[in-house]
Amino acid sequence: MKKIRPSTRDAILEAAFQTFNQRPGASLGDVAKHAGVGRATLHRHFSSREALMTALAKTAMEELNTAVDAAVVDATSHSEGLRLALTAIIPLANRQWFLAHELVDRDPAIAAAYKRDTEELVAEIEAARAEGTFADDVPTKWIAETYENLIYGAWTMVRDGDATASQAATLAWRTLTDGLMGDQK
Amino acid sequence: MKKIRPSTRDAILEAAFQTFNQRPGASLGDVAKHAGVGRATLHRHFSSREALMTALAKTAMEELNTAVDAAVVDATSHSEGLRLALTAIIPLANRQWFLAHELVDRDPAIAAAYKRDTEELVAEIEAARAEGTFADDVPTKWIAETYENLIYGAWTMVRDGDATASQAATLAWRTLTDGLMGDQK
DNA sequence: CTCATATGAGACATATATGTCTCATGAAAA
DNA sequence: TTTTCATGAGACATATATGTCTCATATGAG
Repeated sequence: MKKIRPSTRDAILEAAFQTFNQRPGASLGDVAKHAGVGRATLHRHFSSREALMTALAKTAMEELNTAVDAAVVDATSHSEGLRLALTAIIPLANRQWFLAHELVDRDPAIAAAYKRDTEELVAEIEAARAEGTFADDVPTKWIAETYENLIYGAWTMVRDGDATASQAATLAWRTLTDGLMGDQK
Repeated sequence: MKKIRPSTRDAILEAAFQTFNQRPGASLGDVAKHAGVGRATLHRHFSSREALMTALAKTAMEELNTAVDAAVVDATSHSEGLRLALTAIIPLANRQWFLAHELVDRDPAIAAAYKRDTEELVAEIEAARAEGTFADDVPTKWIAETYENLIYGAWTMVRDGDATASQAATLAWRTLTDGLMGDQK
């Protein structure tokens, strides 16, 4: 087995994440250029644009699950689990978000994995609700929606240099549970 | 002045909103088909894809400003103004969001108008903060980010039939101010 | 009715993206 | 050293999108 550049595939994936995040319609030539490889090499690793997209989705979800599992292992409650997961997800949000928009529908396997992840989030929210973390009259769907959107907002803050990942995570969790009201503390 | 179909332009714009929202990279042929017009007719109204995009951005911002102005006119405080504006924006969120992602940067006029709107939101938040609506230690940038992301979440709920626009607006405002915690009411 | 014009259909050239292929190169393995 | 193979460069054919153009049609204005 010979591999002059074992990282070629990873370099392409990394460049693809960055490129498609800025411009979802970017050409494979752009991706190859950003990766510092020839366009033909990209096709040697990913036979088609479709294949590259699928690999990106797979990679993003694996990274996400790994990070969340590692972060949640020490949680002492479902509520704390949600808080720790949120913190762990923020640095990966850029990788996760662009696939959620329209990439998921293509590959059935990806769609199934995504659905499974969403159901896990919903289950976790239900469990946290039982701990008193969320009001009874708020739909779980809304909590999940807010959870995900706050992550995106937190990642935006970090990306723009307006907060550290830790600060953004604290703000997001505080917003989710207590809101941002001032006087009626 | 003669106009057999005065609504042709509007039909194209409407179809473009829907089509590009589902698939930002959709072709002009797709847009024309959804609008029920010939591809040539689309070019008669919008000389290029760029021109169409600019028109979409202009239309979306005009609609937004009109709706917000109408909603806010009766507000008795800056805080209530933010709440009413949020409610008014939700039904238009689909028109507003896809342009914020990468459309704005192209046309300087659009970019300037968008920047002006953002600055208005920030100023409004600052004013509402003075009324005690937001805690002093929360960055205005985060409040603005959360405000916008909650609107998107609310619109998603409405789109998927999980809530009415009114219900979603109530949830969003409640989340922004009080959060979703259950026990510590 | 007659005329002007917005429209649909479609041909056309051009540009860009895609995927395949070949060939030379250079680095690692033998 | 020689051999092997991933790579970069680039040619190539194909597909799709874009923008322009022509022509026939139909509708509203006069």
